[in-house]
Amino acid sequence: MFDPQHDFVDPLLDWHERNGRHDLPWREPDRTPFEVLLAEILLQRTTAEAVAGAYRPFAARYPTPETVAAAPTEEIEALVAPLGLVKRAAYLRRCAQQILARPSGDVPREYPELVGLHGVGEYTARSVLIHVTGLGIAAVDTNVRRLLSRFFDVTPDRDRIAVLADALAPPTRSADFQHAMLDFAAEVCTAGSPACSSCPLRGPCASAEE
DNA sequence: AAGTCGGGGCT
DNA sequence: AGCCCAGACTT
Repeated sequence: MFDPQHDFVDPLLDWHERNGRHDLPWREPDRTPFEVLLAEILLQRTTAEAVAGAYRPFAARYPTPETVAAAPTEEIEALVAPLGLVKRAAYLRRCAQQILARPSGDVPREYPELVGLHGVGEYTARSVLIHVTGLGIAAVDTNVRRLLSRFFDVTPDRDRIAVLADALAPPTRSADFQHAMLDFAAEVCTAGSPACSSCPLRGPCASAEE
């Protein structure tokens, strides 16, 4: 009998412990909520590998919303430019200003306030909650959508995948699970030619092959 | 609902 | 040449 927990979540977490990208700088445990948010915005439609090479200087120059709001937009643009989607520089600046306008002056800890920030959509808001508050939910990006729709052999409908992902997310290990899905999708269950022959998972997708 | 942003890597 | 990438905003 197929069991999502036993056949998907557990082996995926196990794979991640040994093969995950544990060296990504924004995954370091002592990152501030703003540093987490900064990373999430830089990662939008941008490979983790590309962001890995630009994140440390970025976080060093802009460690707080105050430093971003005080910087000229052109200066931020110059740092974002190598990653593409330069509009994110303006998004980031407006986002920092919004954060400073809050009573706390800090990154919101609730979903409605997070999605209200410029440049922060559903995925980014959820990811911030996962990493900052440890909330037991999932964030669906192109990787997660591809992985789950394939493994469970269901249509890649956004809302449906989101419900499935939330149901799978371990309440106390949502960050590990999120990283596991992202890393596994990027390295094994890839978009182009997935490494099914060396895949450690066995699920509905296996019987769906050929 | 469709269009736009985007450089870099991979096929 | 074309596809893809921790999406979100604008029209």
